[in-house]
Amino acid sequence: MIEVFVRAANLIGLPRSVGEIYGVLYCAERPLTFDDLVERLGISRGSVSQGLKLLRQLGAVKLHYVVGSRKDHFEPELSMKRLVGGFVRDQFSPHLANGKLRLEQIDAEVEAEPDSELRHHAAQRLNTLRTWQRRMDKLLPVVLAALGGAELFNQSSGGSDDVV
Amino acid sequence: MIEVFVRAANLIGLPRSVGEIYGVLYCAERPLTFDDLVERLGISRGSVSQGLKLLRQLGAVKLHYVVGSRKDHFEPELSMKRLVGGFVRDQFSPHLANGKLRLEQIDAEVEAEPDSELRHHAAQRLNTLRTWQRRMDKLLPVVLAALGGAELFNQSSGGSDDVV
DNA sequence: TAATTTGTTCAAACAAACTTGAACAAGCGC
DNA sequence: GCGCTTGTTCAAGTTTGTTTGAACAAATTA
Repeated sequence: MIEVFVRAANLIGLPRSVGEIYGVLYCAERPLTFDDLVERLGISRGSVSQGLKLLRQLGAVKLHYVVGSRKDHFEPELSMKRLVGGFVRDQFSPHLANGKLRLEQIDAEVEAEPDSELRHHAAQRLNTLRTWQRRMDKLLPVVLAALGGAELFNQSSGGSDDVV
Repeated sequence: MIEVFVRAANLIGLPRSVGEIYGVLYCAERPLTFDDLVERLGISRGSVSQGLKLLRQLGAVKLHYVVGSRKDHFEPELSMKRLVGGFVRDQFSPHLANGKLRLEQIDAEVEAEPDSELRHHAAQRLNTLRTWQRRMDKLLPVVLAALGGAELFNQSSGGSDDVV
């Protein structure tokens, strides 16, 4: 089962260990400690530490305080919207923003070019790229909305899920 | 400018050389030959061959026949819908399908388990995962549609684009 | 058919990314 | 303060994935 998450992690460019950690937490019946993870996965403390750090940044793993224990306990985020949202915010949007910036720089260079067949072509391609950008900008909110409470989107499931 | 494509390639898990090749073709004013690419990028014939192979599979690069030349000429696909569609078809959907299969296997194992607290928990998590799957299935067509002719989606652009 | 052009394949070299584990910090109880 | 527990950092080792280039196949020309 954990393999499912390892593959998913892979697909979105996250290391194997991160997928494993989330997978174990996802399957567990209760929040696990740092040492639980080291033991169950048989990987180093360093990997677990880095993996948890990343997963917390993404909002994919939450701290769960347990009275009478100094250890941190971790539990998985089960809301698809928050999972995807965190990923988009941290790993995706920055690239988009960066791209937008770069396109502006290129635009400046094209403007500085004297009128010519070449400049016309460059301007055209640049415009196409900007159209793509705009579409991405408009698409992201739609996707996030679709993954949200999702009652409108997903009317079928009558089964017993966790709260997603 | 090519860097924009290299980053984009990176983001979706494609090698640098693939981004470079598409980038050069995207910027060029006319279809380029195999040797043009080797020369302009300063990378090996092997890389260009493999990169073009992948890009053609994805439908991101098309062959353009030129009379009086034995060489293949390559031009970029400029339709965002076809680009994304090709990527989804070849690099994304297979993973989804694979995941669905794996979930069925896990379901069988859970069914074989005797009734218990543990089994109940497993069944619940499995259901959550299936809900996620269903949402992805429903989301993909929406995304592709949004990137299509896109006149409904993108009403603003009055500029002169390539045909996208 | 031999020589040339064009593009592909694949094992080895290389580079980038991940993992490890030992050294380190921070907090807690004595 | 001292020792113990818990978790982090980072340089070095390992693994994974990419690039190279020489050998190869296919098609074309002479």
